[in-house]
Amino acid sequence: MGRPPCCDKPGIKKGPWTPEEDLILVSYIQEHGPGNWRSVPINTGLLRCSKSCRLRWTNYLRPGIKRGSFTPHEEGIIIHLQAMLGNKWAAIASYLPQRTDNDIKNYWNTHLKKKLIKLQETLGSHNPLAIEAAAVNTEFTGVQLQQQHPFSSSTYASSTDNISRLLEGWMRSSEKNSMQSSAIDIKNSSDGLICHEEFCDVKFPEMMPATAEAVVEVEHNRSLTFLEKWLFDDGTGQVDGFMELPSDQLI
DNA sequence: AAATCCACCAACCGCATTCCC
DNA sequence: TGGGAATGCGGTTGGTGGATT
Repeated sequence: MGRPPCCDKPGIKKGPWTPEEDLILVSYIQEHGPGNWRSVPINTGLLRCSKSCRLRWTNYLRPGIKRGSFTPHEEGIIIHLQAMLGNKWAAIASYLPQRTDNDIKNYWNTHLKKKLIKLQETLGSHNPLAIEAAAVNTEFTGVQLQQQHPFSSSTYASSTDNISRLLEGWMRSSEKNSMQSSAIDIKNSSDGLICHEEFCDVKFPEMMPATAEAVVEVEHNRSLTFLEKWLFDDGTGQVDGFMELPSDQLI
């Protein structure tokens, strides 16, 4: 507090990253691994503050990041988790490993929030659970449609994506280690689905109620694993991101 | 064809928390 | 143990490109 922000130092560059800068950053991280961000601009000569380097890495250059439009299933996950957790984007992002918190936040602000508001107006309900339930049901319809007419998933659009791909092989090997440590926060449920520790005390309605009355009705009939079942077992049997991880990495 | 509007998203800002000396 | 520095996170802004007039 009271000190000048690190990015305000003279000579620190701002604005969009160039492919050259990306390459420098990626090369450095490939060699030293992510972390110790303060040393990154020092050792690479990048005219960026450590914060900016970290952000660039976590949001764009990190391998495994999925770009492009969100699937209806992803939307459903976000809507549900947002209703539960609020604007805890980092927490929500932890359930969608291929998406960054920034991505999710942007998508929420530009798409989902408006969608829910519209839905709220349509339904005339002020019960957030009921709204969410209706939204989720809409997403389910979307999922079902997608199953019939699957559209191709997002395409890599920028040069940074190509750079990120350079690292994918490297990440796969290093992921094993990080996955082991992060496993502390993740619990494997009996049916093989991933369940975050913090949700183990959280209970959810057995069914998503579409009306306020229904919300009250199911209030007494909540199930611990509903979220996981709904999120991960919706017929596709797939969860974006999780399912692409080798099984030996899922604890 | 030009001007304006609008949606999207990359990046920045500031506060909170964690780390380290 | 306290204080400064580093890191993490959420809110916000501004540039850009496509759509509309």
